[in-house]
Amino acid sequence: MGTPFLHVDLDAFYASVEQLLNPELRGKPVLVGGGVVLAASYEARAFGVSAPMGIRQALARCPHAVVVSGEFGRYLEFSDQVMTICHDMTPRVEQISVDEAFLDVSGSVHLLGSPDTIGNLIRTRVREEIGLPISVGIASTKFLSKVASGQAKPDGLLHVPAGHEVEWLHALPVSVIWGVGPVTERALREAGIETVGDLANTPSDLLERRIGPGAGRKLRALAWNRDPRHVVLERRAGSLGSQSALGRGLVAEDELGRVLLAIADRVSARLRKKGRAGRTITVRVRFSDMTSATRAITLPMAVATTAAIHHAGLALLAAARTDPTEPVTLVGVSISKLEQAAPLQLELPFDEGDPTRAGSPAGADQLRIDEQIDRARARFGKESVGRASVLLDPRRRSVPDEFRRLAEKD
DNA sequence: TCTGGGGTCCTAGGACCC
DNA sequence: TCTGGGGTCCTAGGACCC
Repeated sequence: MGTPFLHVDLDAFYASVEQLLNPELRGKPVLVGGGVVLAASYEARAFGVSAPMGIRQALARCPHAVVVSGEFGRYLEFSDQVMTICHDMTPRVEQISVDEAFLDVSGSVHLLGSPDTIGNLIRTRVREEIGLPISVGIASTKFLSKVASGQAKPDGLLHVPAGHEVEWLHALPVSVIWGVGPVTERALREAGIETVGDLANTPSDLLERRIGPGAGRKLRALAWNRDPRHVVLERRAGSLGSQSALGRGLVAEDELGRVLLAIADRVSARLRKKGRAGRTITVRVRFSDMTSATRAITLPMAVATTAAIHHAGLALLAAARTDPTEPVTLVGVSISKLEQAAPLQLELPFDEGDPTRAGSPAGADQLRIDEQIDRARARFGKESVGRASVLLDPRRRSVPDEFRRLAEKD
């Protein structure tokens, strides 16, 4: 097998952009975020700071860090510029977040040179034309290229030589594997499994007893570098949601209802913008002790209006709160089983009194109201039209709305 | 004054059908 | 009276990723 996969990953992306835009920040520990650290520069990481850490804890570890709230619109611009450079190398680019992408360069080597040449070209161009550090991993599978870019950081390139993949991988800790988080890592350590090599050589029955048959088989395959995945050029989102943290928490039903309405409004606007509608509505609530509960309902027909999502959400919210005196510290709404929304579909699923039930013309009215609001917001700005009761207290928002736009990016 | 906001995937049990 | 096996859909929870 050759080495067609590159994984490119911008280093400490938001913090690096801040240092690029503001030379005074270069060489200094920089934290981007508000209540929590969204990104920490490598100078800050040297003090044990990492995302997502509470900003107070981060400042306790690194008191001289500079905290900036972030210019999220700019991050998207830089991200697009980097992706444009990637597309100059091959059309086969799979962007997986604002700051990283997989490239399949198997069709480009005859034009541009070896994968190493292409990787170095990307690094040089991103450095010289944009001014940002980026790391590149090169390997025979997607999985391994991502591990390699992680090992190359910061600001490096690492090519895992063909034929030596397994040997190289087996020396690394299990935590490098995509899918091994804190819980799995602890479970593995308790079984004496610390390196990928340990994992690869653990009998499958023992492994599957520890972490379950599905995860066991998956990790075993990756530990032997068996990763069948290809670069996926376009993928459709399977769900779409929004959530809001509520500080120390809310108890009053009417206050929670207003928060829910604001979230339903945001979700439905994004759905309509994408021309999609969904059948399953899920509400998640989190309590002060960080436990959470979810309740879901699947409707007979896809919906996309604020009223429908809000209506179903209220019932789900009530069902999720088994103890109504327990403060709710987060409310989230997600919609899944998404379908392409023919205009007619959006209008059908409503019923007077119950906008989630199929039937009557009330839904068409709701849709027209939503679309007028969409148009007014497009023309006069997001804050121009609110449902008066829904606006969240800005003091309670721990992350700027701009960050939502960044996270929403497809 | 602990812990954001956007997602994906997996598991497990129950309902229901053939 | 007791009772199969496979498939699909739904719900709830949880781990994980950026």
